[in-house]
Amino acid sequence: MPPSTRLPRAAATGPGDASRDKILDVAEALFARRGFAGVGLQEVAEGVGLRKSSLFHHFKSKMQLYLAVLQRVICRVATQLEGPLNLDTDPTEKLNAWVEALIDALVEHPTTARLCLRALFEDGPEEDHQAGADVDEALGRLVAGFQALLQEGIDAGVFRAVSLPDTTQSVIGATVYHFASGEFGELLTGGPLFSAEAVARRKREVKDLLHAGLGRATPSTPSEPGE
Amino acid sequence: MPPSTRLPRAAATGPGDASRDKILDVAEALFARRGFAGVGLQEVAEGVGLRKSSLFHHFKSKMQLYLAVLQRVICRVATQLEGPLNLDTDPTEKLNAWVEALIDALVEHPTTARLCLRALFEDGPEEDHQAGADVDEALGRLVAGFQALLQEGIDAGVFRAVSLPDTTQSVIGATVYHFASGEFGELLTGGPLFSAEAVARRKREVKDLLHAGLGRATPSTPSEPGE
DNA sequence: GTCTATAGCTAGATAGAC
DNA sequence: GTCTATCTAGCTATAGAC
Repeated sequence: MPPSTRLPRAAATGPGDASRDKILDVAEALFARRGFAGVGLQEVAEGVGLRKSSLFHHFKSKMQLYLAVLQRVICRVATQLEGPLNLDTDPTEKLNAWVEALIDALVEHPTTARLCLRALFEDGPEEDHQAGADVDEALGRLVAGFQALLQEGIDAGVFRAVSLPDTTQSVIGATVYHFASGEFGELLTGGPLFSAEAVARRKREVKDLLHAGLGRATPSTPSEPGE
Repeated sequence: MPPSTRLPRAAATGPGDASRDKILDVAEALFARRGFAGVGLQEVAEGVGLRKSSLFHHFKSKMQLYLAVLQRVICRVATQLEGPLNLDTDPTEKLNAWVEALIDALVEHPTTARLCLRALFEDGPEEDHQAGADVDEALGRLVAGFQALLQEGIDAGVFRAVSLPDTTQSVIGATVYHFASGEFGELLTGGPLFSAEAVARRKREVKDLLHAGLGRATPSTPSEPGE
């Protein structure tokens, strides 16, 4: 098959289409703020400095634009999280590095967290099976990488034999949700979410949570026999 | 002032308007699934068995319908979480009871978690300052209750001196996010999110996480001096 | 590759009969 | 309190000139 037929042109890496990239930038910001249904192609076009109809020369439909945005975001994160997985250190250090890389990724592009959470909530029309599958696959690799890291620690006897899915959910909640919480989160913490101090605090919080929760000393919920 | 002027008729408790309640039920389900912008009043009307225009006899606008849905949900949860706050036991037991009550509330109406998270993400037009403020206030009381509970435990020397906002965020992530994660969460855990076993597992997970993370034995992130 | 123009539809909201 | 009918405005998407 001809080169770059499967993936639209995601990993092409080249300078690519300048308009295309700008459309993706604008659309990413808007979709993160208001979701798929809440964004009109008119605002996207205005943000880019084009007319509405010109967008259809770069993306066949609004849905394809949305999926392209999602794909770019997920690939960006997945790439940034590959490094820590290949480290040659003990599981604890590796987990630390992975969590920091994840938070760094969420902070570098503040739209990421919201976009990802929103994507989870759209039980999609998913009419585009090609790009939708690509997104799902990249997401799957991301989760698999983290769980392999956990399993490694468990096998090495460094972590408790926690539930992989449950721990994954807790970590997503503590990271992705946090940086997606917007005004509410800022009201709660009494300051910006993405400032250097706030980010450092969150990193420590998550790492503390994980180290306490994964430590070999079993947490032993004080029972509560029957309920 | 005449009775029930401030709150539209939320706490009226009476049989109220049957149509109104049915509209709220249908709208709640739809808004949870697709968000404010993703729902048309036509589908709401169809779900209720009315015509679109009849909805405007019960709610002045789509926005007011949405806010009424939110208000009902938040009040429902806030009410269910009052009990544990007034328990006369030690902080640990109280925290256990609170977490269980929260999860019970999220499970009893499976739309709750998604609705609440979605509400956080809409950085709202908020044109309706009356009902919007009511929602914010109920939410504030809820958070304040939880944080008072935490503070109580810290003052009693049972919990570490954790950051109240950070811990709040982690708990929301571990509970509300989890039960809002839908298909993704089910794919991850390999089963339903709301089954009795799945719920029991999540309760244990969150309680373990909290007891380990709040325990007096300082978790002591293995340093990582400068970064 | 961007434009103007427009098709075809649905959205939220209103008017007024019953 | 529900209906039919209708308004205006917005939407996604297409056609075709330049």
